[in-house]
Amino acid sequence: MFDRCIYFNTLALARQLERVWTEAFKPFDLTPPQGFMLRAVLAKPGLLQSELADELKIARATATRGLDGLEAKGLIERRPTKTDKRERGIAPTKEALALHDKLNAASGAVTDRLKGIFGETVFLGFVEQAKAVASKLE
Amino acid sequence: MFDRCIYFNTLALARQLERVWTEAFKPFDLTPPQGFMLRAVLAKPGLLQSELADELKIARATATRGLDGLEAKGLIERRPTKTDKRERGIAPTKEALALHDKLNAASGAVTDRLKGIFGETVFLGFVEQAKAVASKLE
DNA sequence: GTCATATAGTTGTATAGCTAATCAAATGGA
DNA sequence: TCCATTTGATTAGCTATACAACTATATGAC
Repeated sequence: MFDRCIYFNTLALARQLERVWTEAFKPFDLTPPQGFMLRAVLAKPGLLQSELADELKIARATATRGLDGLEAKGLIERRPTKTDKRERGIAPTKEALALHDKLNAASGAVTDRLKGIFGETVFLGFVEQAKAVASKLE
Repeated sequence: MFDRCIYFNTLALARQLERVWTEAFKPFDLTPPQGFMLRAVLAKPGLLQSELADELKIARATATRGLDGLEAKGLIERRPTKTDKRERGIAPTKEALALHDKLNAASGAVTDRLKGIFGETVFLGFVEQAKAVASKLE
């Protein structure tokens, strides 16, 4: 019905893809947003919460909630910075560091699988277009 | 950071597009999911809830919640069908019918604006690709 | 005709996202 | 120095989404 609607179709696709990632992160007991947040923390330890929110393209308040969840699972720590008492840098715990390689491997496997399903050219082209379209909306 | 991730970029784009539609539906006091659900009801009055869920590509439980909201606003009615006492057909109220043209006009205006921003060729190509990719995941 | 199974819809419970409001700390102008 | 403004993070309150469990009804095998 909304066959020509970019919002409807983009959102529906995102929900389908979320299901794939839900499976992939299930062994780690992480939802996709949690998994991506943790991957970001592992890739760039020490980021401020606001910087993390920017990386993940979510609102700061959403980052607060997500980090609460990861903190409750013992996967991240908030550390006050030395220069500004309002800021908190985010560091992975050693439990999180122990997951790093497996999490990367599982993520790579999903991407490879999706590339296989869609074809690598289509996959890469689509991602580029999504970014190009998004950048025109800013 | 997740520059090559189809899920991350698709979801981020969907959230950006949602902001555009949020503005467009604000005059009707509808969120984007509510607006799209109402448009579906107006376009195909009498659909069963399960059929509506399929059209919108959401779970049945989500359709229940969304319809609760539209019903509370006096925009739709659930009507028992004659043949099966479990089923409910969804009909727009006359308040909703009164919005039909304006809602369509506002929706068309958003799509035209986005086509202008992205370029019509890119817009249509992207939507087609999103559908093609989604169909390979089913 | 009866009972097991399937189906339509709802409810319970959880996560994720947003905006607006708030709190606390930093900054800067006078 | 002091107060107004800005900024990082949190909290409050809301919507949307999903899955699983449930209720009520329908269907079909016998």
